Amino acid sequence: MTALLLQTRLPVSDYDLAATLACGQAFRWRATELGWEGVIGPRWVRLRAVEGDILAETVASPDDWRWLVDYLQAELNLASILATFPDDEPMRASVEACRGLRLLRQEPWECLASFILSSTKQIVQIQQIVELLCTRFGSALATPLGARMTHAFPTATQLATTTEADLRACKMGFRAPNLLAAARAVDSGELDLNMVGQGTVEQAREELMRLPGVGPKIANCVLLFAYGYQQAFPVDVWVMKALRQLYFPKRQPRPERLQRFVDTYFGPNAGYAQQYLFHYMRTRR
DNA sequence: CACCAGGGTACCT
DNA sequence: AGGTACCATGGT
Repeated sequence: MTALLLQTRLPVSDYDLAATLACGQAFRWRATELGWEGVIGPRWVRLRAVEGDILAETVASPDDWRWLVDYLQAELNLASILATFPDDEPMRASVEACRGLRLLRQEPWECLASFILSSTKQIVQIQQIVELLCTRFGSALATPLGARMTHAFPTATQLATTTEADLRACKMGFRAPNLLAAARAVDSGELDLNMVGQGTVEQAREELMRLPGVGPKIANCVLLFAYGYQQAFPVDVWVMKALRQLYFPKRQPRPERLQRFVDTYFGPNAGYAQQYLFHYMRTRR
């Protein structure tokens, strides 16, 4: 299905699209000759940097671009966030290596489902699994000719009516029953994702962790990337490596000691600092 | 080809 | 409480 393209230009400062879209917080962005192509909610989107601003193309429908500004966090004052990071050598190196990296504000269901699929998977593989899931179960989108991303992320309701075997066919292995359980919980109303963002970060985390296959790490990713709880600090293998190597090179602190450290040391935007450490560790050398 | 990947859980001392 | 095997798949 082809459609007319609509353009807008978002004024931004200090925004690195590549770092932001490919740093492992979202999984549906691909670099093409014409820019970064992806899907936000029910819309196909293409983005590219033009004179420091962001030029966005989508198919005609909205005359309001609020959904895009929110997703990209285009109006966020990044410098005021970075100013709250601890003034130490690892964070200085991370900020230097991650110029213009932003945290996105993603749709909760897509974020939750994607990170349920992420456990012990490389980012490239997560992208492949998510794309299989979208083409098989997501609704077809209005797209320009030659688009790579042609389907929306499947809704919880769409996935709730699949089977574990259907999902395993998308190469997600042992994660299939966990995704199915999450889809059913959201579809049935047993888990209300709109309510999760209302309470404290602890309440929200507890609610998400009631799902099978959702532990502290995945819950924190959703809290940070979808709900914007800046205190949420996901610790994966890379961040663990960063913490041990850069902050505790001598001895190995116990998990509880480490948890207390990340919850106090990195300040009010600890989650943001975490993403900078993550990207720094993954891109150096 | 081993080794590892944006983990979580059940089961064992 | 703290270790450990296992889960499925494929990139490096």
